Amino acid sequence: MSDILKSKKLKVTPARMVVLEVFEHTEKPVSAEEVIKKVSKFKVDQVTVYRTLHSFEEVNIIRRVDMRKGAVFYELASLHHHHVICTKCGDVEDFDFCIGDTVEKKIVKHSKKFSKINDHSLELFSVCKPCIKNSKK
Amino acid sequence: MSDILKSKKLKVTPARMVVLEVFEHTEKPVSAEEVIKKVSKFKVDQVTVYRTLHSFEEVNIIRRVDMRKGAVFYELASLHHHHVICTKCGDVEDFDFCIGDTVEKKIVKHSKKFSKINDHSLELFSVCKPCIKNSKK
DNA sequence: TTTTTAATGCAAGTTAGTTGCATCTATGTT
DNA sequence: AACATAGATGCAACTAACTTGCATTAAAAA
Repeated sequence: MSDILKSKKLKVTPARMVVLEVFEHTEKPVSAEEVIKKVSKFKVDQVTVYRTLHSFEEVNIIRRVDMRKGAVFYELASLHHHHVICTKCGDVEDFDFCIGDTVEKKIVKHSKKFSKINDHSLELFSVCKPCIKNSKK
Repeated sequence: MSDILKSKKLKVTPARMVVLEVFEHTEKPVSAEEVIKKVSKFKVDQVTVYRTLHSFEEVNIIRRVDMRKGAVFYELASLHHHHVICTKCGDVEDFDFCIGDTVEKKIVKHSKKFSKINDHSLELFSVCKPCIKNSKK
């Protein structure tokens, strides 16, 4: 459990462990606010949460997901999938294929400025069936 | 020029026209802050810019681009391409193919919650060659 | 066990974006 | 063309999300 932190040369601290746990027990991408709420019972300050999220992002434990909300959302970087996001209610559906490899090869071949790709994000946006129903009422 | 606004049933106002112009004369995705700066000589208030960006987004004149910065960036929705973004300096390279159609078909076929896709965003992240050089010094 | 290096908490500050409200203007109607 | 009206704008105040500085504490290296 703490191995991932050690392998990234991050000190293993209680705060980091509980933040990690949040990600390992959540399906959907989570915002800083949600993490703060969930770890508050362990007396972890919100500033620490923000800093933890930054360092996790930096070493590629988590990645950002643009949910088109005010805040930044994150998920485990080890998940190789993409999302369809409902722009009305924010509901998320994962789908289990990743276009990464194909696209990255194609890019690198043609790019002048970049010789490799580190990460990517693909989000699809729509309105889910329940929300369409509601708006028709 | 104002046709796009009319076709979206938005009133044609000076503020909206100059914001539109900003997008039509810019290569890279722009933040609200940049738009505010560029239209300030026309005495357009920043609140108006934020509201204009929202309504343009809503009617699909522009789309968000997640640059992994603090702020939201936008580009014309009519552009069908994707970006590679340097996470050090923020430099952007476009590439002129769009995975949209293929992926959307695949998704819609398998999805339980969504019956169509409205929009998507694909960004690739890396560090550009100049930044790699600099960091080695 | 000591020393070093990095993480944490608290308070205060900043940035990006939002809301309420009075006024004004673009556009449809007579 | 004049009028009505829905919607757009500007200003000031406000909020949300995140950041910084600094003194204290804890993890890991020596």
